[in-house]
Amino acid sequence: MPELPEVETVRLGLSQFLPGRRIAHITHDWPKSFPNAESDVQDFLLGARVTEVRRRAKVLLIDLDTQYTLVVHLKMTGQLVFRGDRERFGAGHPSHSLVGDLPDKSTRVTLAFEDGSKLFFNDQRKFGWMRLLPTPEVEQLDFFQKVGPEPLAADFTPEQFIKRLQRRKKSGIKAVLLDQTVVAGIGNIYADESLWSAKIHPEQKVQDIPDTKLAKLYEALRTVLKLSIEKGGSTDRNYVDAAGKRGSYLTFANVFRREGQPCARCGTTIIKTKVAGRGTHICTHCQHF
DNA sequence: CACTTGACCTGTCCGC
DNA sequence: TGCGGACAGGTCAAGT
Repeated sequence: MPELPEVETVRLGLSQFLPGRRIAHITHDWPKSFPNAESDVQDFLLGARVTEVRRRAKVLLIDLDTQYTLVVHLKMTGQLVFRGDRERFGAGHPSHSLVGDLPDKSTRVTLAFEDGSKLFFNDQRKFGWMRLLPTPEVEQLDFFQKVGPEPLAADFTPEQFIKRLQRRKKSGIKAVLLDQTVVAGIGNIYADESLWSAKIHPEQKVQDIPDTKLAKLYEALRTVLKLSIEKGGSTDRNYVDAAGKRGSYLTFANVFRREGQPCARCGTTIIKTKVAGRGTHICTHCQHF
């Protein structure tokens, strides 16, 4: 569920909280959530200071002054929540937080900083992970070698977008949008939202969609992603930002989780079906072949 | 090559 | 109220 806007929102929060803090201690209780050698933890994590927090696709990169990076993928239910110490942030947790006292039963990793503040990696379904790697090796990861361009990059053009979509011209458009090697960061929510906006049926083959419509999809996708970042992302089930706050994009969603409701454009009832193995929301009147 | 299915997990919800 | 099963949907691996 964390897609590009959610991960970007977490990044923005962490980039306010973390840089400059020195890691003093770490606890973790689920091996797959923290697949690192103990010697690397000792040598390159403990005592390290956070320098920067970056994002690529749906992956967070927490850079350390040891030239190592904590690579984090939230997958479906991951959360990274920062909590300050009592002096700095008051007793308990902020009242706007969706999550309660931490750690809780979904906490997989706890990073404690020298000043008493903490970063909690919560992950109910245990699909996510937090991996320590030498910073130069991050871009060598198979995933980063294959992942497509950032859709919000200033130099990402409609022509590039269309050209990359055409690499899978015989596939249904939604499956192609979800393919991280075509364009980075799109997941189920923003695939459905942008296709509705561009009036394209999710099962339509790329080769059958005119360029003018694909150009509309490019605009729709960028607009939707930017709006969602503005709104702090989408909280469907348990996504929260680095302060534990939910995102409000779904208030503005046109089809996602709106089955049974009227389409904002034509009034036709939104339906939910399955496309490319995923729950898919469409207006059958606006989005046809 | 491209598509589908299964695996990884847990919590929630629905029908009986 | 209890219980089995479907479902949530990011990514990789295996199968067709």
